[in-house]
Amino acid sequence: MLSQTAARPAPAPLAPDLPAAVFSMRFARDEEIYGEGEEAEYVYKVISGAVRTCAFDAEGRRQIEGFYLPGDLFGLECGAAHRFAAEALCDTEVAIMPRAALDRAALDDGAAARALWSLASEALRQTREHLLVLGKKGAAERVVGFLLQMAQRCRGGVVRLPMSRTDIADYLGLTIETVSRTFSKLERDGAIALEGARQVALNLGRLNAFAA
Amino acid sequence: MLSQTAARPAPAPLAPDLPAAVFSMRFARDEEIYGEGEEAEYVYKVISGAVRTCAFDAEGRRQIEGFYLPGDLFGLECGAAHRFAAEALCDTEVAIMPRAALDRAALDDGAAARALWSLASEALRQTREHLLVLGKKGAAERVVGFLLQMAQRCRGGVVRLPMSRTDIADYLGLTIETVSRTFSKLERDGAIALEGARQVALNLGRLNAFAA
DNA sequence: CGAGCGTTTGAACAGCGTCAAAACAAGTGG
DNA sequence: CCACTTGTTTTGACGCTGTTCAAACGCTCG
Repeated sequence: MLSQTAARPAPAPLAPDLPAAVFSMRFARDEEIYGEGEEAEYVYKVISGAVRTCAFDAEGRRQIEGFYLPGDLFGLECGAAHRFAAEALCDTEVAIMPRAALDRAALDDGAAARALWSLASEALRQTREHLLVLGKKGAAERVVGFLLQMAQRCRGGVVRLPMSRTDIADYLGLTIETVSRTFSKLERDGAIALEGARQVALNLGRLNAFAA
Repeated sequence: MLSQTAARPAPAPLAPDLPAAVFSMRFARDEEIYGEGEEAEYVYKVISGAVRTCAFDAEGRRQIEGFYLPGDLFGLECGAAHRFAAEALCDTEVAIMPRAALDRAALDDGAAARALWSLASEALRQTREHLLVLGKKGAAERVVGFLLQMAQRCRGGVVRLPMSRTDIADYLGLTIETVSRTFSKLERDGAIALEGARQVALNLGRLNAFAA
């Protein structure tokens, strides 16, 4: 998926101890960065914008694996292929590095290999948090779990949501109607304040009461 | 949690390119191997028996993160503490290696560092599979997803389940009643044959029709 | 201003959770 | 060998929550 957009050099490294990214690219809203099952040729880091990774099951239902915000790394696989597709949530710029360069670095640089371990562990930690949220039975608990995750990453009481209700629903295993209703209910209960559909002010104290 | 059971030397390495395990231990059914939040002092490998890792939320509901069968590694964290507790599903023997030995190996051996990356990536892959199962809306889809996972790991049409219905329910975010009913329904539909509560013969062809 | 998409809200329905009890399995002691 | 106990699994009836189908509302961008 390295097509329409012009590639520019990107000096910054993806992470400490890892080689510098080779170039950067821009993607338009909803544009595919790489596809499900595609060869894992590159590793990516969000410079600006936001990204979702997702997979489709037999019935065509979509599961979103994660959201990636500026500074976040994604697309780092150990296997040969991407298990999830990656798509831009909005106009997005990403730094890109060939996977081969990482493999090479891991081979002759212990620090790089440890950095890759650390990155994989961090991804694991995040996925496990997601798992805990999906394990919850109530819709409110899941939505609150999602909001708290976002708040933690944005470090702020006011959270901008770059994703649609549909994206949130597919992240939480709910329907958009349930997500929307739950937002409304949380607002009625004073746990959040909606400042438009894509921005939420959190009342952390009261929110934790719903965290179940 | 290195208490009652006698420790014996364990020569086999936890994984290729990694130092050999230092000793082994036995745990009785439901015995805790390490606790949630406990310092991640050791890494473990199942020799015989089976293990579950789990966490409890504010309301005391339990989420099972994974099941580990003979040959599986668990408890490998990058951070300082275990995010999930580990408990023996039945009488279980595990090989144990101090985490410090791994850190040391990773520092002065590139192959070891890469092995750790590979292990973390494999854990990530498994957790993501679990995520996909939890994202499913129907109970049948989740139970079938679980059974297919187990079948893959046991490589056989007949699967022995070392875990209780409660464990399965907490793994899938369902109740034991729903799990039990779903088993019964799958059997009525000819997708599985229950040979006692803890052993199932799978009809893979028909099972995939429920995989949704 | 109007068109189109995303979001919110409403009403009816289905599926899962809850509560309760029965069936079953495994172990204990007579 | 049987009676009894304990723990797990299965089954039933009912209520609640989330899904589905449908319509109204509100942005955003031509």
